[in-house]
Amino acid sequence: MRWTKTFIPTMKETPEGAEIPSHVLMLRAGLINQVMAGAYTYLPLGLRSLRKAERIVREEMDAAGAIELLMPAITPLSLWEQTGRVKAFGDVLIQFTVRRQNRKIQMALGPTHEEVITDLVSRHISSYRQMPITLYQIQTKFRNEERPRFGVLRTSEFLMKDAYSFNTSVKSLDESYEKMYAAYCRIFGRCGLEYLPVEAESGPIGGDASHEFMVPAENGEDTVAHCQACGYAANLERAEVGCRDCVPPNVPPAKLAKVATPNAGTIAQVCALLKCRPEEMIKTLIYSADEKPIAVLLRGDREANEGKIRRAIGVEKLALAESDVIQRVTGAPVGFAGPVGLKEAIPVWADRDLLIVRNAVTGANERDAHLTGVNLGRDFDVPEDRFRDLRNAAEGDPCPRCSAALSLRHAIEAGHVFKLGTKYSEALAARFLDDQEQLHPIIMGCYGIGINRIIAGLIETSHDDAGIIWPVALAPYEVYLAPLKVTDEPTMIAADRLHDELQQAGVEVLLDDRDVRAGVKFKDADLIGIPLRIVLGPRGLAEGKLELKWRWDAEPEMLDLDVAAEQIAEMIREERAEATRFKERCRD
RNA sequence: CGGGGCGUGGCGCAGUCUGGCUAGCGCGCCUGCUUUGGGAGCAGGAAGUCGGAGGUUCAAAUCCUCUCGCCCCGACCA
Repeated sequence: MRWTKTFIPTMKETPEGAEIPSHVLMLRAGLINQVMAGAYTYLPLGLRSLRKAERIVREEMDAAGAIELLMPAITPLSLWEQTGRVKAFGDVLIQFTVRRQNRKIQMALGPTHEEVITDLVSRHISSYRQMPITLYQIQTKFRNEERPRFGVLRTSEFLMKDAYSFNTSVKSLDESYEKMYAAYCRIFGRCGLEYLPVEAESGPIGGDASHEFMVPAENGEDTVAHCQACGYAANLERAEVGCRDCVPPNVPPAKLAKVATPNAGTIAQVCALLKCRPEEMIKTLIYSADEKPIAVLLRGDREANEGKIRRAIGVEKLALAESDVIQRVTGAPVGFAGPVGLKEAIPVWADRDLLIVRNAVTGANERDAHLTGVNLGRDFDVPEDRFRDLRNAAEGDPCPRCSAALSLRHAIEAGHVFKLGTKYSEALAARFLDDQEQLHPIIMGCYGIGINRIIAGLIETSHDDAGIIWPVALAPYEVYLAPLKVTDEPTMIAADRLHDELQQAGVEVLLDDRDVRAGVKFKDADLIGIPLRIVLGPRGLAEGKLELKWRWDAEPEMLDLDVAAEQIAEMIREERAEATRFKERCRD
């Protein structure tokens, strides 16, 4: 391809509003153009990379035995009503009504396709002999995100590979899941991404029923806890906190006292007023658990983990209580709750950390007052079986597997594998007959990859000040070929010939035939980040040589022009297969 | 949904507080000449409903009201 024949609008300056590297570079390199918040046009260069990621995903899905199909993006709303997900998705589900003759038809744009595919399977699969089977598609999904952001990382419309497995037993589901898990490792590996499979919020099957594939990146929206020592990795939503010594500190108990804390309703305000530290406080959260109030005690510097609380007490719905409930339960406005002297006898749960807090500061269940010198066992009590791990893991917490220190890092969720169980098959009557003529709901798994996030994740983790650094596998073109003087006939003859030879050898080459100064070409080449740069300039041409430089190398090497096409093609083939040079780039 | 920031030729910005002549600057674009290995120089040129509506005023990019769009932070952590 010739630069002047395609459409690559690069930009020297960063458009206002773009902040994170992937967004800035995708805009500047002419990969995307914003149409509105959360919706982008993929320009020719961006589309080529997107298609490459898509192709890798498709190849690995096919290799894993998954079968491709394509479902519609528009779906009947009734399907979502049957599974209760109209309510579950809320405003995220894009719904609309269209008029057809004199009927009104309610539709929704698919944010994911469990309903559509389960409905399909319920009509055509009815015997154990037809399973296991994994079906997938690569298709645009629509989600009306509360807040689209970070360029292409969170958008209202995105390209997703979604696969669904249908199995007759949990054991068979496990096998399908393992195949997808392994395929995901190959996909992210081939894309040159550093990735981390982490345990995620699990579904109804429990155990290790869900993994997210995370790309560690500063600007990721998720946080993962990772143990370098044993490899344990989990989403913060899920990460367990290992047990540490629960030996209370050997300090004499202080006298219980009430102190005035006017208008100090937050941990920070109380600490400032009483000159204490957050870890000396006990935070008392009043939750509404399936409509009944409960109290949850945490050390002042800890964050509650609602998933853990929900599981510990075994409820479906959990939300912080409304202020009138708090007023009733504690007898005080929000901000002054404490475990001592609650007005109603409600269940009290506590994070394990509470066992080592002595002489704590807590709310007094009274407006503008706190208690000091509060001690477990003397001033309040929590039944032993209500001490649980109820908080988010923090940097340095013990690993639940090996007790080494956990580290926390941000990451981009690029893929998710999930054991669904029978939620959708039961709701949509997708049943099969086993060899004993017994009817069972089909056991399902689902497996998603955000294709756009592969691209954004790669750029987020592979760029420098000058621009993107693509691996060959995802690069819009594999070779960038720059004749420095396009008005010089011998130069252009050589450039055209090399271009044609490379193309014939199956190499994707971009010939920069613009009549611009060398500096402009070099800057743009670095910006769009094509892995291999070939320069045909007066320096080398006189000696029958050209210049070759990998995007991540500092210095070029010279190559004989007459054997160049063959050697370049060979290098590109090596990089496609192993990405060895790309993966070693970090050593520099 | 709460908070903050920003809307001025294609892109990046100044001008707004303190109203005043024909709305400027850099990049890009077009023409010509020179130049030619890391975003060239000179000369000439095209291109702007100052996000939109209403209002105040002799006079509005600038002041007031409403509204739309974009970006960032937070979303009940007592």
